[in-house]
Amino acid sequence: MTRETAAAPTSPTSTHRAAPEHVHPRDVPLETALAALSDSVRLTLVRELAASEDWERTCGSFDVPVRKAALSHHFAVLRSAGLIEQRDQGAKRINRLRKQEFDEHFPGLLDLVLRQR
Amino acid sequence: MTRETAAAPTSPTSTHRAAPEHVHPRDVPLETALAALSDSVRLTLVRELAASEDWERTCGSFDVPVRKAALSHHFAVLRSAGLIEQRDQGAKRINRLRKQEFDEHFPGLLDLVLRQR
DNA sequence: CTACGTGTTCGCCTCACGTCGAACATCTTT
DNA sequence: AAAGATGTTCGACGTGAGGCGAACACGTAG
Repeated sequence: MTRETAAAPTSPTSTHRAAPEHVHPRDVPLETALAALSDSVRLTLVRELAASEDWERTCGSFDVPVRKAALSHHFAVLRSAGLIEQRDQGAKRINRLRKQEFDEHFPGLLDLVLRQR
Repeated sequence: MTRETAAAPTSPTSTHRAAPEHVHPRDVPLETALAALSDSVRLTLVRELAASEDWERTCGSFDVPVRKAALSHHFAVLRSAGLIEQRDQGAKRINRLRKQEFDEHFPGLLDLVLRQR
Protein backbone atom coordinates (compact mmCIF):
# COMPACT_ATOMS: atom_id res chain seq x y z
CA MET A 1 0.00 0.00 0.00
CA THR A 2 0.97 3.63 -0.29
CA ARG A 3 1.96 2.60 -3.78
CA GLU A 4 2.98 5.25 -6.30
CA THR A 5 0.38 4.97 -9.05
CA ALA A 6 2.32 6.60 -11.85
CA ALA A 7 6.03 6.86 -12.47
CA ALA A 8 6.55 9.89 -10.29
CA PRO A 9 9.82 9.25 -8.41
CA THR A 10 9.33 12.28 -6.26
CA SER A 11 10.17 10.90 -2.84
CA PRO A 12 12.06 7.58 -2.69
CA THR A 13 10.38 6.87 0.61
CA SER A 14 12.43 3.73 1.12
CA THR A 15 11.32 0.16 0.82
CA HIS A 16 12.92 -2.54 3.00
CA ARG A 17 13.41 -0.39 6.00
CA ALA A 18 12.27 -0.55 9.56
CA ALA A 19 9.74 2.22 10.00
CA PRO A 20 10.40 3.97 13.30
CA GLU A 21 7.69 3.50 15.90
CA HIS A 22 5.90 6.71 16.61
CA VAL A 23 4.05 7.76 19.71
CA HIS A 24 1.35 10.36 19.57
CA PRO A 25 1.70 13.18 22.09
CA ARG A 26 -1.74 12.18 23.31
CA ASP A 27 -0.28 8.97 24.71
CA VAL A 28 2.71 10.58 26.34
CA PRO A 29 2.76 11.01 30.12
CA LEU A 30 3.71 14.48 31.25
CA GLU A 31 6.74 13.09 33.06
CA THR A 32 8.01 11.59 29.83
CA ALA A 33 7.58 14.80 27.91
CA LEU A 34 9.40 16.80 30.55
CA ALA A 35 12.17 14.25 30.87
CA ALA A 36 12.70 14.29 27.12
CA LEU A 37 13.20 18.02 27.21
CA SER A 38 15.40 18.07 30.27
CA ASP A 39 18.52 17.11 28.37
CA SER A 40 20.66 19.79 26.74
CA VAL A 41 21.51 17.76 23.67
CA ARG A 42 17.85 17.02 22.98
CA LEU A 43 16.98 20.60 23.72
CA THR A 44 19.41 21.62 21.01
CA LEU A 45 17.90 19.15 18.59
CA VAL A 46 14.40 20.45 19.22
CA ARG A 47 15.51 24.04 18.92
CA GLU A 48 17.43 23.58 15.71
CA LEU A 49 14.52 21.62 14.37
CA ALA A 50 12.13 24.40 15.26
CA ALA A 51 14.39 26.95 13.63
CA SER A 52 14.40 25.02 10.38
CA GLU A 53 12.13 25.58 7.45
CA ASP A 54 9.11 23.31 7.89
CA TRP A 55 10.72 21.96 11.05
CA GLU A 56 12.63 19.35 9.10
CA ARG A 57 16.23 18.13 9.23
CA THR A 58 18.15 14.95 8.57
CA CYS A 59 19.65 13.26 11.60
CA GLY A 60 23.23 14.04 10.68
CA SER A 61 22.65 17.72 10.14
CA PHE A 62 22.63 18.79 13.75
CA ASP A 63 25.36 20.55 15.61
CA VAL A 64 25.64 18.49 18.76
CA PRO A 65 28.71 17.18 20.57
CA VAL A 66 27.86 13.50 20.47
CA ARG A 67 28.55 10.60 18.12
CA LYS A 68 26.12 8.80 15.91
CA ALA A 69 25.12 6.15 18.42
CA ALA A 70 24.16 8.66 21.07
CA LEU A 71 22.42 10.85 18.54
CA SER A 72 20.33 7.95 17.40
CA HIS A 73 19.36 7.26 20.97
CA HIS A 74 18.32 10.87 21.55
CA PHE A 75 16.10 10.78 18.52
CA ALA A 76 14.46 7.66 19.86
CA VAL A 77 13.75 9.46 23.10
CA LEU A 78 12.24 12.42 21.28
CA ARG A 79 10.12 10.04 19.24
CA SER A 80 8.86 8.27 22.35
CA ALA A 81 7.93 11.63 23.79
CA GLY A 82 5.85 12.49 20.75
CA LEU A 83 8.13 15.37 19.92
CA ILE A 84 9.33 14.32 16.53
CA GLU A 85 8.27 12.24 13.58
CA GLN A 86 10.78 10.45 11.41
CA ARG A 87 10.42 9.57 7.77
CA ASP A 88 12.95 7.84 5.59
CA GLN A 89 14.07 9.37 2.39
CA GLY A 90 16.62 7.19 0.71
CA ALA A 91 19.52 6.64 3.01
CA LYS A 92 18.63 9.63 5.08
CA ARG A 93 16.11 9.95 7.85
CA ILE A 94 14.16 13.14 8.04
CA ASN A 95 13.05 14.53 11.36
CA ARG A 96 10.05 16.72 11.75
CA LEU A 97 9.05 18.59 14.86
CA ARG A 98 5.46 17.69 15.70
CA LYS A 99 4.73 21.19 16.89
CA GLN A 100 0.98 21.29 16.38
CA GLU A 101 0.14 17.91 17.84
CA PHE A 102 2.50 18.40 20.73
CA ASP A 103 1.18 21.86 21.45
CA GLU A 104 -2.33 20.54 21.60
CA HIS A 105 -1.47 18.23 24.45
CA PHE A 106 1.21 20.21 26.21
CA PRO A 107 0.22 23.78 25.49
CA GLY A 108 2.97 26.27 26.07
CA LEU A 109 5.68 23.75 26.77
CA LEU A 110 7.38 23.84 23.40
CA ASP A 111 7.03 27.59 23.18
CA LEU A 112 8.65 27.94 26.57
CA VAL A 113 11.50 25.70 25.55
CA LEU A 114 12.01 27.54 22.29
CA ARG A 115 11.81 30.98 23.78
CA GLN A 116 13.98 30.37 26.80
CA ARG A 117 17.59 31.56 26.51
CA MET B 1 18.50 40.20 64.29
CA THR B 2 14.92 39.55 63.36
CA ARG B 3 14.41 39.99 67.06
CA GLU B 4 10.90 40.05 68.48
CA THR B 5 10.63 43.41 70.20
CA ALA B 6 7.84 42.50 72.57
CA ALA B 7 6.87 39.17 74.04
CA ALA B 8 4.83 37.98 71.08
CA PRO B 9 5.69 34.30 70.60
CA THR B 10 3.79 34.13 67.34
CA SER B 11 6.13 32.16 65.13
CA PRO B 12 8.90 30.17 66.80
CA THR B 13 10.98 30.52 63.64
CA SER B 14 13.70 28.27 65.06
CA THR B 15 17.11 29.24 66.29
CA HIS B 16 20.04 26.82 65.95
CA ARG B 17 18.95 25.33 62.71
CA ALA B 18 20.53 25.00 59.32
CA ALA B 19 18.58 27.31 57.05
CA PRO B 20 17.97 25.50 53.76
CA GLU B 21 19.79 26.99 50.78
CA HIS B 22 17.40 28.49 48.34
CA VAL B 23 17.82 29.06 44.65
CA HIS B 24 15.87 31.73 42.87
CA PRO B 25 14.05 30.57 39.74
CA ARG B 26 16.05 33.23 37.91
CA ASP B 27 19.21 31.19 38.42
CA VAL B 28 17.72 27.89 37.41
CA PRO B 29 18.59 26.42 34.01
CA LEU B 30 15.61 25.26 32.03
CA GLU B 31 16.95 21.71 32.03
CA THR B 32 16.99 21.71 35.81
CA ALA B 33 13.45 22.98 36.08
CA LEU B 34 12.17 20.39 33.66
CA ALA B 35 14.13 17.60 35.30
CA ALA B 36 12.72 18.54 38.68
CA LEU B 37 9.21 18.21 37.34
CA SER B 38 9.80 15.01 35.42
CA ASP B 39 9.46 12.82 38.47
CA SER B 40 6.07 11.58 39.57
CA VAL B 41 6.74 11.88 43.27
CA ARG B 42 7.86 15.47 42.93
CA LEU B 43 4.96 16.16 40.63
CA THR B 44 2.66 15.00 43.39
CA LEU B 45 4.39 17.20 45.91
CA VAL B 46 4.05 20.24 43.70
CA ARG B 47 0.43 19.51 42.97
CA GLU B 48 -0.58 18.92 46.55
CA LEU B 49 1.31 22.04 47.48
CA ALA B 50 -0.53 24.03 44.85
CA ALA B 51 -3.83 22.67 46.03
CA SER B 52 -3.18 23.83 49.59
CA GLU B 53 -4.25 27.05 51.12
CA ASP B 54 -1.44 29.58 50.61
CA TRP B 55 0.56 26.80 48.93
CA GLU B 56 1.97 25.68 52.24
CA ARG B 57 2.47 22.28 53.82
CA THR B 58 4.83 20.61 56.24
CA CYS B 59 7.15 17.97 54.77
CA GLY B 60 5.47 15.07 56.46
CA SER B 61 1.99 15.96 55.34
CA PHE B 62 2.22 14.64 51.81
CA ASP B 63 0.73 11.50 50.44
CA VAL B 64 3.66 9.96 48.61
CA PRO B 65 4.92 6.37 48.56
CA VAL B 66 8.44 7.06 49.79
CA ARG B 67 10.17 7.17 53.16
CA LYS B 68 11.51 10.19 54.95
CA ALA B 69 14.99 10.04 53.47
CA ALA B 70 13.76 10.00 49.91
CA LEU B 71 11.21 12.68 50.65
CA SER B 72 13.88 14.92 52.05
CA HIS B 73 15.89 14.43 48.90
CA HIS B 74 12.96 15.33 46.67
CA PHE B 75 12.40 18.54 48.56
CA ALA B 76 16.05 19.40 48.07
CA VAL B 77 15.62 18.90 44.34
CA LEU B 78 12.56 21.11 44.27
CA ARG B 79 14.43 23.74 46.22
CA SER B 80 17.36 23.65 43.80
CA ALA B 81 14.92 24.10 40.97
CA GLY B 82 13.48 27.22 42.55
CA LEU B 83 10.12 25.55 42.92
CA ILE B 84 9.73 25.70 46.66
CA GLU B 85 10.83 27.70 49.63
CA GLN B 86 11.30 26.15 53.04
CA ARG B 87 10.94 27.83 56.35
CA ASP B 88 11.35 26.26 59.74
CA GLN B 89 8.64 26.51 62.29
CA GLY B 90 9.62 24.75 65.42
CA ALA B 91 10.39 21.16 64.65
CA LYS B 92 8.49 21.29 61.42
CA ARG B 93 9.60 22.56 58.06
CA ILE B 94 7.05 24.42 56.04
CA ASN B 95 7.11 24.23 52.28
CA ARG B 96 5.76 26.96 50.08
CA LEU B 97 5.28 26.75 46.35
CA ARG B 98 7.05 29.71 44.75
CA LYS B 99 4.37 30.10 42.16
CA GLN B 100 4.77 33.75 41.28
CA GLU B 101 8.54 33.84 41.04
CA PHE B 102 8.64 30.57 39.17
CA ASP B 103 5.93 31.67 36.79
CA GLU B 104 7.85 34.80 35.99
CA HIS B 105 10.80 32.83 34.71
CA PHE B 106 9.07 29.76 33.34
CA PRO B 107 5.70 31.11 32.25
CA GLY B 108 3.10 28.46 31.71
CA LEU B 109 5.16 25.58 32.99
CA LEU B 110 3.63 25.29 36.43
CA ASP B 111 0.16 25.86 35.08
CA LEU B 112 0.70 23.11 32.57
CA VAL B 113 1.88 20.76 35.25
CA LEU B 114 -1.02 21.62 37.55
CA ARG B 115 -3.63 21.39 34.87
CA GLN B 116 -2.45 18.19 33.23
CA ARG B 117 -4.27 15.00 34.25
C1' DC C 1 15.63 15.43 82.14
C1' DT C 2 13.70 12.11 79.22
C1' DA C 3 10.92 10.61 75.52
C1' DC C 4 8.98 11.60 71.24
C1' DG C 5 8.22 13.85 66.69
C1' DT C 6 10.15 15.90 62.54
C1' DG C 7 13.67 16.12 59.08
C1' DT C 8 18.43 15.70 57.38
C1' DT C 9 22.62 13.18 56.45
C1' DC C 10 25.21 9.05 55.57
C1' DG C 11 26.33 4.69 53.57
C1' DC C 12 24.79 1.38 50.50
C1' DC C 13 22.33 -0.73 46.76
C1' DT C 14 20.19 -0.93 42.31
C1' DC C 15 18.81 0.66 38.04
C1' DA C 16 18.38 3.98 34.38
C1' DC C 17 20.77 7.22 31.47
C1' DG C 18 24.19 9.06 28.34
C1' DT C 19 28.22 7.89 25.82
C1' DC C 20 31.29 5.28 22.92
C1' DG C 21 33.25 1.98 19.35
C1' DA C 22 32.28 -1.70 16.46
C1' DA C 23 29.37 -4.17 13.61
C1' DC C 24 25.44 -4.26 10.69
C1' DA C 25 21.81 -2.80 7.35
C1' DT C 26 20.35 0.32 3.57
C1' DC C 27 20.64 3.36 0.15
C1' DT C 28 23.73 6.08 -3.10
C1' DT C 29 27.54 6.84 -5.99
C1' DT C 30 31.06 5.42 -8.99
C1' DA D 1 30.28 -4.84 -8.01
C1' DA D 2 32.70 -2.13 -4.93
C1' DA D 3 33.07 1.76 -2.06
C1' DG D 4 30.95 5.45 0.52
C1' DA D 5 27.34 7.67 3.24
C1' DT D 6 23.67 7.49 6.69
C1' DG D 7 21.61 5.51 10.75
C1' DT D 8 20.57 1.75 14.04
C1' DT D 9 21.75 -1.86 17.21
C1' DC D 10 24.76 -4.16 20.44
C1' DG D 11 27.62 -4.70 24.34
C1' DA D 12 30.32 -2.14 27.72
C1' DC D 13 31.32 1.48 30.69
C1' DG D 14 30.92 5.34 34.05
C1' DT D 15 27.90 8.29 36.44
C1' DG D 16 24.08 9.75 38.75
C1' DA D 17 19.38 9.34 40.42
C1' DG D 18 16.16 7.32 43.54
C1' DG D 19 15.28 4.18 47.20
C1' DC D 20 16.11 2.39 52.03
C1' DG D 21 17.53 1.95 57.05
C1' DA D 22 20.24 3.78 60.65
C1' DA D 23 22.13 7.44 63.00
C1' DC D 24 22.02 12.16 64.14
C1' DA D 25 20.16 16.95 65.23
C1' DC D 26 16.79 19.89 66.84
C1' DG D 27 12.46 21.19 68.73
C1' DT D 28 8.41 19.82 71.62
C1' DA D 29 5.74 17.45 75.14
C1' DG D 30 5.67 14.93 79.55
